[in-house]
Amino acid sequence: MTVWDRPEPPTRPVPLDRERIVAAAIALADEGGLEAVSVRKVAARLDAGPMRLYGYISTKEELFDLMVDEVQAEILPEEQPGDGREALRILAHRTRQAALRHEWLADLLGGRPVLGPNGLAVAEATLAALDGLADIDTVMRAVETVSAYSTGAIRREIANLRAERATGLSKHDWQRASGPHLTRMLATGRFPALTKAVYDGTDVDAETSFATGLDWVLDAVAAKLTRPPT
Amino acid sequence: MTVWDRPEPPTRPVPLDRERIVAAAIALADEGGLEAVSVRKVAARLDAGPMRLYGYISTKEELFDLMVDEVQAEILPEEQPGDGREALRILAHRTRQAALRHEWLADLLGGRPVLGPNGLAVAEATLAALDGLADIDTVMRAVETVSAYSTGAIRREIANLRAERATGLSKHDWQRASGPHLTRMLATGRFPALTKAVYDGTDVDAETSFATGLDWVLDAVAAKLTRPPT
DNA sequence: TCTCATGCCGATACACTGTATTGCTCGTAT
DNA sequence: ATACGAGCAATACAGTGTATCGGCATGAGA
Repeated sequence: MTVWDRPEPPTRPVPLDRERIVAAAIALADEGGLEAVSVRKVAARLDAGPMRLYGYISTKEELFDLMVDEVQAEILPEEQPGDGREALRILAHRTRQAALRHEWLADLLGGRPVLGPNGLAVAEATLAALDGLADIDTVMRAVETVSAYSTGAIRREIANLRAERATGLSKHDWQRASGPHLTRMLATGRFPALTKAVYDGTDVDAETSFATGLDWVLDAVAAKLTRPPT
Repeated sequence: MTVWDRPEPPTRPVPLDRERIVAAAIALADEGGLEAVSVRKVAARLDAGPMRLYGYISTKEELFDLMVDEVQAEILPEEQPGDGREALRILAHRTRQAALRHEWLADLLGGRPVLGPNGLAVAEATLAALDGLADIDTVMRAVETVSAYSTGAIRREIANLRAERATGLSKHDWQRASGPHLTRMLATGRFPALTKAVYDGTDVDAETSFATGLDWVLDAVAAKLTRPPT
């Protein structure tokens, strides 16, 4: 029995851990959106059987949780500026940028409570930014408000972006010219304010829209915070 | 060939229209969440074959769009108050209430651009509320900001509500007592601000949380609007 | 009134999903 | 050397969205 007769030993299963699994899932989602993430495809990308993943997660939703938490790590800035308001601003913008890199994040944002280490770290950073500027309850309300705005604004931006991509037109062109449904509805005269907005409104790019709204919210928050210190 | 021998004529297919389909889908979603809505189940509830629905919609996503638009009808108030700010407040609160009646709405809110008649009507109402109080662009930014906040806040509220329901505990009790993961994380000392928030923060009910954040945002918006009229 | 055409409906089919179960195989400990 | 135990692959199942197709019932035209 020479070596040549004997078959190679069966390849040991490639080692796995959550990090690798999550990385594969994120890669799939980045390429084809959340719906491209299936247990089978993730496993295949790791040369593993589908059921193997269930040793590391117990449900697909948990995989999504891990993906979100992983991306939260991209949000944390290296160092926090002393100014609380600026810190919040940066965190919001970094969240938006993360969502632009990983559009599927928009589908998950705000969908489930964050409990992963990076999610908690982000929460900590936001709270810490405002810590001491007011009593705890006010600070919490402020943080909730700002992050609610961010979530909503990011979701809408990504939604519009997808719609534009699907039609191949910018929202601007589409609304005005070849969006047959919308033009028809507007032509009914039942939506005068909306019509004015569509035709007379100058369209600003998504980033400045996000930024100005955010600044307004931050203004409001700042106004409420400057009252009673801790 | 007596009557008794002859079978009854085949029952004519029950008449269908989008309204009925959407109603059935909403009923299913109200009972079992969005994931309980499947083409087969909707069809079954209407005594129709699954494929029949594809005469009225061409994809399941479109069904979701129709569902969202249907619920938007619940949002429109009977009459708008003259005060623009109050109008926005009411619209936001009504959106929240709709989401509490139809929790699945939280999953869809902000996920796709609204183009249905009711969605457009809501957009019209929000824009109209602020019409004339500032130049169009400022008004648009204001509307976007407020609705971004609403979307985000509603999403988070529903997410928390589900989490509480899943554990059978209130968020408060859970965080403090038996949320083993969170308590462990907080005990590491890596999240001081978060710890303080969890333990020293008084928990307010979701409605007031939503309301105060909304009022802040409205304050901010009002401040920006009072500048230059149309 | 008979015939033909047409549009719509149901059945079937396909590829794919998340996950429960089962039995085997291999490394480790006795 | 043997027993054990963990973890993996294979199989299986119930369900999903949707394309395709064959037939039937209904309407129009003669």
